[in-house]
Amino acid sequence: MNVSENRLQTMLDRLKSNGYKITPQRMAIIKILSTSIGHPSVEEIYEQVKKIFPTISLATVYKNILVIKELGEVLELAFANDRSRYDGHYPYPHPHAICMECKKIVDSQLDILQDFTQKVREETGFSIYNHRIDFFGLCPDCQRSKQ
Amino acid sequence: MNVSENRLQTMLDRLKSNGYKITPQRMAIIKILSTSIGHPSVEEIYEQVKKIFPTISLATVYKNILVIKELGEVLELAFANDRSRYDGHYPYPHPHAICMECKKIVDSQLDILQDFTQKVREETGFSIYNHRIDFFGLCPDCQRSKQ
DNA sequence: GGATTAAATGATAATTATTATTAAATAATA
DNA sequence: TATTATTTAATAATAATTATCATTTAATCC
Repeated sequence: MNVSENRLQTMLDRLKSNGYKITPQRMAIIKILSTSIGHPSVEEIYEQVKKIFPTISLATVYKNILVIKELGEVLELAFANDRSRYDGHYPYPHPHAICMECKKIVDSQLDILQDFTQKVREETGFSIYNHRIDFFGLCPDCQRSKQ
Repeated sequence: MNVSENRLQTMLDRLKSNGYKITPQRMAIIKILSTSIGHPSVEEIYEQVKKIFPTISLATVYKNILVIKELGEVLELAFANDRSRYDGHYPYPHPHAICMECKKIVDSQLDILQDFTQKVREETGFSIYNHRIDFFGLCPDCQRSKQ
């Protein structure tokens, strides 16, 4: 079982054990969430599911993602002037590189956060439960096309 | 001249040299922005300015903040389910500690970002121009009141 | 100081992403 | 297979922000 299949199974288990029904629409949505590494938006997920269920409603996609988010199985990345993007492949806080041109979002594997979090704790007196680290710039493709 | 006065003067200069007029409403808004360390929202700034100019419109506050943001003199912190908050006191990217309970936002002075940014550059191939680092948790006050 | 003019204000309409509502359909269970 | 609570689809509502536009005003020039 590869990583995505594992994620799908985890989502399924989590939904079932919390009393949620597995509808075909819901199944299609979590399949997309578990396999996508591109951080799709609700709209993009909606367009994909529509290929299989042409009558699906956008609200259905929104509600499913809300449920899955509440179960902690998808990470939401919200933005000022853009729609939210979702990571169901690795739904735990981690740094992202975000292209200001094409809106591509790429994961970073860097982890110097333990130290950093501890320092913020000491500096501010906050207890820290979560974080969000984004780097904004131009992806390699958009750097090239700007030359 | 203290830090806030300095910030006010910088904002004024920047506005004038870009051909913007200094209206009393605009002056009141940049005074608030330059002195606030609490990261006020548009609504909060609007309420404050209304004490001096009772007929000011919310749209005027929005438009002024947009102008000042475009000049790089205020930092916008946008959120998923909350209104944006603004930092005109130190409008350059820096880490924040954000209380999930009372929405207080506290600056962090930590700077291990040079290293980190360089590593993200190498890892992703992105050119990085900007970043956003938020830590979410409970401030000391809200920790106490939860006991 | 007063006339000129481009920009700003205030009031309100429009927009956009997201959430709420509700009647009809359906997955899970007995 | 019948029952029932959940889900779906369609659409209305919401909330933050932006756009529009007639009126007012700050800055500039004489």
